[in-house]
Amino acid sequence: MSSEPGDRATSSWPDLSEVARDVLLEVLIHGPLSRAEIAHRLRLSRPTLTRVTRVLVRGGLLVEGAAAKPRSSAGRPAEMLHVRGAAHHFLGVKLTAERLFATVTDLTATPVETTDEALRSHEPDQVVAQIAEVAATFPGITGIGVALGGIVLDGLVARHEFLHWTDVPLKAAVSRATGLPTAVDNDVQALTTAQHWFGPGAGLRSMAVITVGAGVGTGLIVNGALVEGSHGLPPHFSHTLVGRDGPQCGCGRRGCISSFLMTHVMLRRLSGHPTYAEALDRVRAGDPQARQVFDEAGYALGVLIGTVANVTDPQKVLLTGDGLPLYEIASRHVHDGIGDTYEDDPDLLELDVQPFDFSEWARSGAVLAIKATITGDIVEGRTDQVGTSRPTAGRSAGR
Amino acid sequence: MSSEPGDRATSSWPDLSEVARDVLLEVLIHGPLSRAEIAHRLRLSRPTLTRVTRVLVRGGLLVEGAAAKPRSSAGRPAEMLHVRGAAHHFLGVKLTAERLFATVTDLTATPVETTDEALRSHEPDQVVAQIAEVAATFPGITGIGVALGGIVLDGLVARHEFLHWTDVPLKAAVSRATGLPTAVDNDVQALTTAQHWFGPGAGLRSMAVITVGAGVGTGLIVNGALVEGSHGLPPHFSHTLVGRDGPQCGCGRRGCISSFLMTHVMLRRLSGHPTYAEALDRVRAGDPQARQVFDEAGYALGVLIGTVANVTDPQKVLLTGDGLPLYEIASRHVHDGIGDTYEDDPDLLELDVQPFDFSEWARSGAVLAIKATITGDIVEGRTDQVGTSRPTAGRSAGR
DNA sequence: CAGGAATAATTTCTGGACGGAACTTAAATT
DNA sequence: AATTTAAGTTCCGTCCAGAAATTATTCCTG
Repeated sequence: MSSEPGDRATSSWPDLSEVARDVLLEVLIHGPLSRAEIAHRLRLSRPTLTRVTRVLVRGGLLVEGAAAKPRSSAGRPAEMLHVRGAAHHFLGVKLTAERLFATVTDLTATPVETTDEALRSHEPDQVVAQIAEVAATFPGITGIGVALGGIVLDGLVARHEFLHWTDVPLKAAVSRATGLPTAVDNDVQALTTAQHWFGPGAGLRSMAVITVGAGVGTGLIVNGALVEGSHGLPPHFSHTLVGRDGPQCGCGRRGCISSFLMTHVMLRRLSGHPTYAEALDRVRAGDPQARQVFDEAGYALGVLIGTVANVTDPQKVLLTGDGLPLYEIASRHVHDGIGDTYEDDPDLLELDVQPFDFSEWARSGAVLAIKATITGDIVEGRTDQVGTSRPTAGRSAGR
Repeated sequence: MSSEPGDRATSSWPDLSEVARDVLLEVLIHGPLSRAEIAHRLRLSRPTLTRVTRVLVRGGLLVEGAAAKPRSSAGRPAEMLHVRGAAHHFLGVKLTAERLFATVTDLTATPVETTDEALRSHEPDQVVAQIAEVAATFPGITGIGVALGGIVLDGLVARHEFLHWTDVPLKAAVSRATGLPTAVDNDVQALTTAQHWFGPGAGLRSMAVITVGAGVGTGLIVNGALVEGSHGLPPHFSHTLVGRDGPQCGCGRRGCISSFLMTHVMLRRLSGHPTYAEALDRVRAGDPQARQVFDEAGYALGVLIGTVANVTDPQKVLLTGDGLPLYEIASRHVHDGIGDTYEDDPDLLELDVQPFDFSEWARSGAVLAIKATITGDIVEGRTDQVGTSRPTAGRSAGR
């Protein structure tokens, strides 16, 4: 009885009750918690908590560990419950037009291994086969999550510009090819989910995530859940006008946010053909031309942040992405842009700038798999029961 | 047993279980339904349905009635359950700077009586007293809802520009003065809720409501719930730029959406000092100056619609308000604005133009009271359990 | 027109999950 | 040793799902 066979990672996810999933999620997101605290947060009775945590501890998903801080008072100290990350591992995949990035994380979304390789083909079947090959090199995986820059609705890639895909049922295909539960979503949506579950936005009721990279992306959390377009379209603000004359944009107008912020437009405005890193160096060296391009981009970013904050009044705006050096270089202009756009007390706007590594994208893919596994969305390709769609009870809609 | 004393309206709301509230809500929003259909939609067992509907029918909230369409097939016909609107009545109040509008509705939000009177004072205590006086003329009311154009957070009016209020605990005050459960919210938020519960957006998972009046307002429904700012700020898009040179706006810039759309700015641009109705007549008579002002306003409205749709990709955009003649007169320009702004397939955008009467505002106040009563938010001034704030399970988070 | 067939609704039973109360055990501080 | 706080346990009542039988009401068919 005391020597259980569950010490090593099992690759099959246990059958958890609704409550058990809630408890696991709570510990996953809000860090080590005592049973009493979980019971209080989830409004569960002590007997239920005891019963549920017993299942989770026996199943190896939770372990008792030391408290971070000894909770100053007298009395018996609480037994803090931690998620045993090693219990399960997930594969996250990020697809770009040229490469396939893969990251294996444990259950706590902590990266364990990262690789990347050239994409051999853009053909959906070939890409699926390549994902399956990568997955085969990581035995013992519990689930797969794929993040890509396209329009995704229920695992169907409705449109992907760079891969030239239309209506590719990627989720079903990857799941079939690997035999593993699979989740697929837009990369910015995945990143937003990752920040909301495991990042500095953990557990917030509302948040906006803005990524700056080759382009800009926006993700929104409202009422504790990701905003998913009814047609799979993620939120896009990128052609909102900045209010200053600016470069020509792909949408046909001048002065869109994205025209100021897209890397290739910024670089095109500089003499020579500098790389992004070279352009940054020029700014640091005091080149006035580069300075102006980056200042304007910073201002446009500020306008974007202010606009997003006007729309959802989030608890926090999270700024991240591999274009973050822009913020470091032009933060004054970013804040000018926010000041000219955000219509309320600037003290209400909490801007959180979060360092970013490109491997975050693949990690976000893994988070998709973790989320789908814990919430049980992943069991099969079922999408039938999506819309009961009664209005819920506003701010008290918790459960 | 068969002659029950509950035939006349009782003013006290019965103590309903969670499930009973869900069932009532379902019938309220999706119209007459059979028990089997409710059970299917709410994923309840037949025994539970029988038990719950018995309570609701005995309590007078539901009645059995005829089906709208006989559901062609063979077999015993379903007993359609209707909400017995007459069971309860609610008072909705809309406050403007000068007047107090009041509408009494039944439980189905159908207006029963409407009055309005001048506001005697702007002093919070005086306004509360006046509301209480109005309420006293409608005995047998179950709850009160107040809608006003200010920033409202949990019944506290944080800011109201026209009444010059700051941090007025209106909900508690009205509740104390009348002895009745009270709900208070921003007027546009209230209107959005009303359209989502009883209007053409009934039960949608996502929707945007745009009101055109003296100004413009926006309300959003995402994941089946109203988007409420974390600091009580409703969504505002009104100073987004239209991309054409335009009139000076109060925010200091030119060409904001609101500068094109605010009635007083539109009228200021016309020679003489026409009223809104006169200006409309001029447009209809072919006056080119008036024509241009309205065309530009229409275009700005289109930009607003497109921008909102870009942000949340809603199932439906609902356009309403007492400035709706603008749409009738300049609909081509509205659609031009949408076309220039909305970035996706225009077929995805369902625009629903809904006629509007000023009494809608007060009716929306009544809907606030209905909503709060049914969801149980109204019992006392409790606001403690607002934020359990775990991330919920995305699109499957229903229940 | 009588007798299926079909569909709706109720009832009864069983079993599981949960909450609340009250008690016990455990582990720390004072 | 007393106090304090955390956690487990037991008992009981409630709510609900699922299964199966029953009753109710219609249409259809011969």
